[in-house]
Amino acid sequence: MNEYYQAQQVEDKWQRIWADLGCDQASDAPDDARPGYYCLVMFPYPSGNLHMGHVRNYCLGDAVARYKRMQGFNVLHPIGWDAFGLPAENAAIKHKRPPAEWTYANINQMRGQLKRLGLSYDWSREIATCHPDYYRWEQWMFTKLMEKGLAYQAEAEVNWCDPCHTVLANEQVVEGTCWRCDTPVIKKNLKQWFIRITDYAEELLADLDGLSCSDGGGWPEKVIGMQRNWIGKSKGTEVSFGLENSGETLDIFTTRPDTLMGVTYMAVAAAHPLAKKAAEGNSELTAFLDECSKISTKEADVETMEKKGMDTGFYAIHPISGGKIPVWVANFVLMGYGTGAVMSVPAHDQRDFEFAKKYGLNIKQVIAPVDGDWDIEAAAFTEAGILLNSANFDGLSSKEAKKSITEYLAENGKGSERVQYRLRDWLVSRQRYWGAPIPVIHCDDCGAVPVPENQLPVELPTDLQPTGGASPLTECESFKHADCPKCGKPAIRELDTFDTFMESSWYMNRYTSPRNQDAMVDAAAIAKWAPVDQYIGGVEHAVLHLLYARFYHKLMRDAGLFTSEQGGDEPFKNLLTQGMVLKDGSKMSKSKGNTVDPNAIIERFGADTARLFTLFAAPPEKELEWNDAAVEGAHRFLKRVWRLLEKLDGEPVDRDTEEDAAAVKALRLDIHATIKKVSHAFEHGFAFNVAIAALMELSNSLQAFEPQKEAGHAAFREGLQALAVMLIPFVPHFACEIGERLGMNNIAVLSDWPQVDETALVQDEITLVVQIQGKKRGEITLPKDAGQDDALAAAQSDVSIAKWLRDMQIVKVILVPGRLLNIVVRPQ
RNA sequence: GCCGGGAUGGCGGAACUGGUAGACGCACGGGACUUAAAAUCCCGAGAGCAUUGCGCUCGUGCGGGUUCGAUUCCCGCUCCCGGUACCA
Repeated sequence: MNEYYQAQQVEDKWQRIWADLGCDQASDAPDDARPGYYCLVMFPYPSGNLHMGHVRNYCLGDAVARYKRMQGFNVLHPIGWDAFGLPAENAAIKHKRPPAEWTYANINQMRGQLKRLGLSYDWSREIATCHPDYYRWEQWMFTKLMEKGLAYQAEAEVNWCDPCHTVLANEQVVEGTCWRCDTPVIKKNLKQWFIRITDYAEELLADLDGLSCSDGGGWPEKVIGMQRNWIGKSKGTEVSFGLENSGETLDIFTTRPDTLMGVTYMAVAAAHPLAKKAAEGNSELTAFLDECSKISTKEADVETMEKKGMDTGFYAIHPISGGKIPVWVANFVLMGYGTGAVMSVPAHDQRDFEFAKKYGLNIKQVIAPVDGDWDIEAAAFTEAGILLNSANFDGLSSKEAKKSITEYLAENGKGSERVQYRLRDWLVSRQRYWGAPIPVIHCDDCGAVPVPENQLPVELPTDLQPTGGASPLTECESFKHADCPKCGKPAIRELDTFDTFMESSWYMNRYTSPRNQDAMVDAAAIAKWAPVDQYIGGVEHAVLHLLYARFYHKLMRDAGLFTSEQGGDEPFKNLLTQGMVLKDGSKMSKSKGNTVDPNAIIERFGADTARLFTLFAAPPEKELEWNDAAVEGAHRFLKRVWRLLEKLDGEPVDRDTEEDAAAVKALRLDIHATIKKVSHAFEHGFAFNVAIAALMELSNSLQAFEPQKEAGHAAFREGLQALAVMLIPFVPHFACEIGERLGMNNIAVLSDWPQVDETALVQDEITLVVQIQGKKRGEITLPKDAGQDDALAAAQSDVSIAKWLRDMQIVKVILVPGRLLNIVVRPQ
C-alpha cells in the first residue's frame, strides 16, 4: 500500500538526488557526442522576491530544457542575476546599507526560491553582473568601441528623469515618462556617452527577416514589427534650400519630393539654430520658443495640442523655382528627427494644411488625382497622383516625379536621395552609483582616454552610501583621482556608470564560458552553444533588451570575439514571449494588493502543483488568470495519478476474454496517441496547456481501465510509466517518485523521451461520422479497410440514418477516410 | 492614424492541412461512501423545443460569399487588447 502524496517530502528527496547526480549541468567535454541545445530564460533582477511572472517564465524554460535533455540533447540552461540597478540604490537609501549588501542578500534569498521550484539550472554557471569579473569585460568592450569610434561622448538634448536623477535612453522613455517611475522626462542639454547603434540600423532591420518564421519557431511577428517600427526606416530626399541674404542653407528631409513645387512655407523646430537666431532681440518669438521647450511630451497632451507657429522673418529660396518662401517656427517640428526642419506642402499634407489655414498661408496644388477632381481648399490631397503647376515636371506620376526631381536636385547640388532612421544612438551613461563604471579617464591635456586593458576592471567601490542626490562616486576621492594613461598627469575618472541594459546585452554569450578570465567569451564555447536556441521571457523587453542584445551580439562579432559561423549574426534563434500573470483581471502589483506569493503556494501544495498550474491554465504567450480553485484542481490531478499506483497492488486475475483484449488494445492506442500529442506540443509552439490536458486524458483512461490479467497489467504499467516520463518536464519531482514506485530501471529524469509505437495506433475498426447534407446524423463502425461502398451500405442499413434517406435520391457521396461519410441527397 | 493579436459554454481554454464544435480543467447540479462533514469516487451538463422512448432546431462577435461540408478560406464591418506616432 502506498502512503498518500506528500509533495514537500518528495521534492526535497529528488532535489538532493539530482544535485548529487549533477544531471542539470551542461557538458563541455569534447567527447560528448550529444548535440547541444541552448535554452535561456531572461535572468531576474534580484529584487528579493520571486513573483509569479518569474515562476511562469522559469517553468516554461524548465519544461523545454528537460524535454530536450530527454531527447538526447546536451542542454545549456543557465541562470544568473541582472544585479546592477536603481532599486538597490533606493533600498540602500531607505535601509542605510550599501547596495552591494542588499543585492547579494537578495540573490541568496532568490536562489533559494528558484532551487525550491526544482528548476534544472546549471548552477555552476551562475553569474552576477555586479561582479567585477563580469563587468570588466563590458568595460573592455567599451574601450574597444571607443577605439573604433563606435562609442563617443557628445553634447545632446537628452531625456532627464528628476526622481531617478539620471538621463535615460530613448527606449526608456515610455509615452514621455520614465519607464521606471512614470515621471514625465525633461529635455536637457548634457554631455553624455553614446554607442553608435545607428551604424547598425540597416543590419538590425534586415536581420529581422531571418527571425520571422511562420511555423511557430523564430520570433513572434509582434516583436519583429515593434522593432521594425522602432528602427523606423524611411526613404526620401534631402533637399537643401537657400536662405535669403545668407550663405547658409536650410536642409530638410522629405518622403514626398514629388510635391516640392508645392512648398509654400518652411517650418523649423523651436530648438533649431535658425529659430534661435530669429529670436535674438525678438521678445515675442523668444517667449514662444520658451513655451515650446516646456511642452509636455505626454501622449494625451500631444494629441490635443494645438498646432502653433510664428514667422521668423527669414526667407528660404526654393531650390528649383528660386522663389521666396517664409520660414516659420512650429511646435510640431521635432529637433530630434531628421534635420529639425521641414518643407510644408499644405495642399498635400493634412498637418501642413491645417497649419496653413490657421495662419493664412498659401496653398498650392501640385498633384492631381489620377481620376476625378479634388477641392484643394477643402482638404489636403495626400495620395499619389499626377503632377501639375510643377514646370518641367508636369504630367509625371508621383512615382516618376520623386525620381526625376531628386535627380534634378542632385545634378544641381541641391539635394540627394537619403535614408532616414527613427532610431537614435544608444545613450549609455547614467548619473548613478550602482552600475559598472565607465572606463574612461578625463585628462586636461589628452581629453577622454580609455582605461588600458591592464588596468581593468575599474572596480566600483562597494562600500559607498547613496543619499538620493548625486551619485556618491562624485565625492569619493579615492575613486575619482587617477593618472592619465597617456601622459601620466593627474586626471579625473569618469564618474557616470553604464546603463544596466549594457550588462543584459551580452550575458547570453557569457554563460557559454562564465568563468573565463582571459576573454569576454571563448570562441570555442560560443561555437558550441551560441546562438541561443530558445529564449523565453516577457514581451515588455521587445524593444529595449532585445534590440540592445541583438546589437551587442553584432558588436561582439565585429570585435572579433567570434565569427558569424561560430556565434551567428543573431543571438536568439527562437523567441517565446510569455503573457502576464493576472489576478482579478489585472496585472499583479503590490499597489493593487492582488499579488499571489509563490512561496505560499509552494508551501501549501508543493512546487510541482505550482508548476503544473502555471503551465496548464493558459497557453504560454497568453495572459494567465490566477485562480485558486484551479490550483487545487492541478493538485487533485497529481493525487489522482498517485492513486493509480494502487491499481497495480492486486494479483493479476487470470481471465482471458475478448473484451479484455479489446480493452488492452484501446488503452495502448490511448497511450501512444498521447505520446504523439505531447511530443507535438513540444515541437510546435509549446502549447503545454494542451499537452497537459492530453496527459490528464491518459490518466483518466488508466483510471477507467481494469487490469485483469497479465496482458492488462503490462499495458497498464506501460501507460503509467509513459505518463510518469512525460510528466517530467512539468512536474519533475512527482514524476520521478512515480517512476521509482513503479520500479522503473532508470531515474525518470534520465529516461529517454518515449517513442510512439505506430503499430499501436493502427485500429482494426474505425468509427465514421455519417452526415446527410453536411449535418451529423449518426455513426457507423466499420473494418479499417472498408471502402466507400461498404460505408454507404452500412449507413443505409442504420435505422437512424436510413430515415433521412427515405424518399431521397443520392446525388453525391464524400468519404473522408477514417473520419466521415457525407451523403448529399435531393427529394425524388 | 498605422502595425500586430484577438472575439468559441457560467469561467480558463481545445479543435491536425476545410471534415463529429466545446477536449482538459474550474465552478455548478445529482448520487455513492459517512452518524455527519471533509476527502474520494460515479453520473449530468452549449441554448431552446419536445419528452413515455427515439428526437428536432439553433449555435464559434456581426453581414455576405465559396463549398457536399466553414470556428477554420474570401469580401465587408463591429468591438476588445497590445505596441507606436505631430516621423516630415
